[in-house]
Amino acid sequence: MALGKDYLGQDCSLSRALELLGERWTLLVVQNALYGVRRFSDFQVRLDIPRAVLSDRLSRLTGAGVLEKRLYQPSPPRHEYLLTDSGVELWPVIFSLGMWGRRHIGGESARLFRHADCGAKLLPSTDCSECGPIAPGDVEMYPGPGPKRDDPVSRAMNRPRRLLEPVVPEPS
Amino acid sequence: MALGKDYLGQDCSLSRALELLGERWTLLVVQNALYGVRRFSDFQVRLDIPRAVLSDRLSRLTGAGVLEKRLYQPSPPRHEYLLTDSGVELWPVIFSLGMWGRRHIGGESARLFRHADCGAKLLPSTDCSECGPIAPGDVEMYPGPGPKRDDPVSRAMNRPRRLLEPVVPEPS
DNA sequence: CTCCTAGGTTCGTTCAATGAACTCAAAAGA
DNA sequence: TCTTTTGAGTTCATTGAACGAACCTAGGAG
Repeated sequence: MALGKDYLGQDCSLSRALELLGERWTLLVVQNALYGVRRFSDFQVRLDIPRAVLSDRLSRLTGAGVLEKRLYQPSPPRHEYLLTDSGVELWPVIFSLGMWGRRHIGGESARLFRHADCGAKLLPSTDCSECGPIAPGDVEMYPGPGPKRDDPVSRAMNRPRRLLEPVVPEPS
Repeated sequence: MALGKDYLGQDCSLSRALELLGERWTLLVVQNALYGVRRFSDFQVRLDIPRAVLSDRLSRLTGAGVLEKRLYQPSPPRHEYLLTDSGVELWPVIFSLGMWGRRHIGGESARLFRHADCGAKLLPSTDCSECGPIAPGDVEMYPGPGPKRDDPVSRAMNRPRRLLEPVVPEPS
């Protein structure tokens, strides 16, 4: 399948996540699920999405364990799609992308978010497990155990380095 | 443009962000830019992406102010693509999606991340500006000033409510 | 007996992704 | 001087996914 949804040859978990979530409509389906939408026809009404595409996305997400399809009424048989724990963990993705759109593309938001306990506003962030929130410039990348691409650019990237530090490939 | 990259009729900033970032390859281009890749041919080598698509993605990202195209050498004229501040702010998106892929899709990571100052590991999170990191279940959504869709499901969603709370549309 | 609803599937049309080939300008090599 | 290489693209025919309108099915409801 040369054309389409796979990113064969990519060596990062982002590309693997995008093979599932990077298709058109998929993240909006997950977003609506986080917002409480559960039924086929409710997704369809909210999203104005072709039924065939919605059907495909729901079954792919179900197959990947992001959603769970459950019978909520035996007769007539009716189903709902619930987020699994793995699906709920997509919240930081949905939230950070939405916040970025609000800050950098503009338009007014139809929905805002706050901490239910105290009412204060929310921010997407990357936290150090010891020090709390940190900036991208304080992130260091280093090689993990996984397979790596073997080209000059990737080799130059496989030394421990700060985020944003320019890659300087050695001429082969 | 009925087919393609627009999500016309969607009312959230996520859909606006996805019109730019949701196309195939776009987030992987941003990822590589965060990792330090700057030149057309270096992106091409890393990504195995058709040149025409890479050209399109780079100019769309440049047009949207995520990247900046800069001459770094006058003769022969050579350009590089640098992330703007707005582009750097996509780091939480890239990181949270990558972490999700690592946790839930699996495979070994080619690259890992740590806090440069202390070496501890990083976590994607949603922080309350007052209380620190919070769980999705503690997020409350409430209507903002932006335009809203007018269908039974969207109307039911426009009351203040917790994330994940089931939407129960009133029969029209 | 007919209509309606939830939850899909089928199918012809359209448009974006693909990859191979081509372009162009400057520099380096022979 | 002629040829090749390199960076950075553009052009073009092919393919497969998204679109949307129509169709299907099973179980109530009127």
